[in-house]
Amino acid sequence: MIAAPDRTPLTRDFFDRPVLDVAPDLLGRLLVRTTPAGPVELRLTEVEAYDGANDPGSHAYRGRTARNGVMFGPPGHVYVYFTYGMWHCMNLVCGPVGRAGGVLLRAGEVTAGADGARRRRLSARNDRELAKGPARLATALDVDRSLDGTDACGPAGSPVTVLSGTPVVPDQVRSGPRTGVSGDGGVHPWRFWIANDPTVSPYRPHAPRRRST
DNA sequence: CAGTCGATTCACT
DNA sequence: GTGAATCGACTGA
Repeated sequence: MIAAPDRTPLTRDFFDRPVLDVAPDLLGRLLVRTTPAGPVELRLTEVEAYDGANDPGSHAYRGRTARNGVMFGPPGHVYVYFTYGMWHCMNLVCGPVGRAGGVLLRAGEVTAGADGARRRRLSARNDRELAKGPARLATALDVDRSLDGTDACGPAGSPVTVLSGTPVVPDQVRSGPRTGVSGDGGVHPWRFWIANDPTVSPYRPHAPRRRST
């Protein structure tokens, strides 16, 4: 007999902590994305921490810009960025105003609303691939820049909410270098995932783009 | 204002 | 394993 996951929303206080504390604590939590077409629910299995101005790997490293402004705001909000000309990635803002911490949501297991996710993720060969990777996760959840700045601590039925779920015991948390992060930002073991979970994305070191001409 | 490249994914070989 | 796709943000002149 397995206890049902706790569906209590996480409070803003949960996110108002150092990002390195919040990130592993998000594993096993439930992300609920309510789209116009209906809700999709995900159990978070892989995340990465980005620690604002201290962190060369973070978008906030060189200060506040139009793109990353939300990360400098209050915790518990959604930061969405657009990259490689075609993908979106989703973060949850952590730490106090001005600290610019963020947790990149890298992978999860779709636990409800899989039909909608499958429609948006036609290249997925099975359900484990629906949200295996940050841009895949955002696609499965129908997340784009229009959600940037959304409060994830709002009432049920809000565009994005995070529920308590079933936190992972420390025993089952693994950590390692962040995926695809260039330069000095790649040295920190700030990627966290659930041991042996089949929805976790493969590790890939940063690969500089080859020169065209 | 032009050049560079990205917290990636997909199709192919 | 390799290369293409695709565009906006950021950089430095």
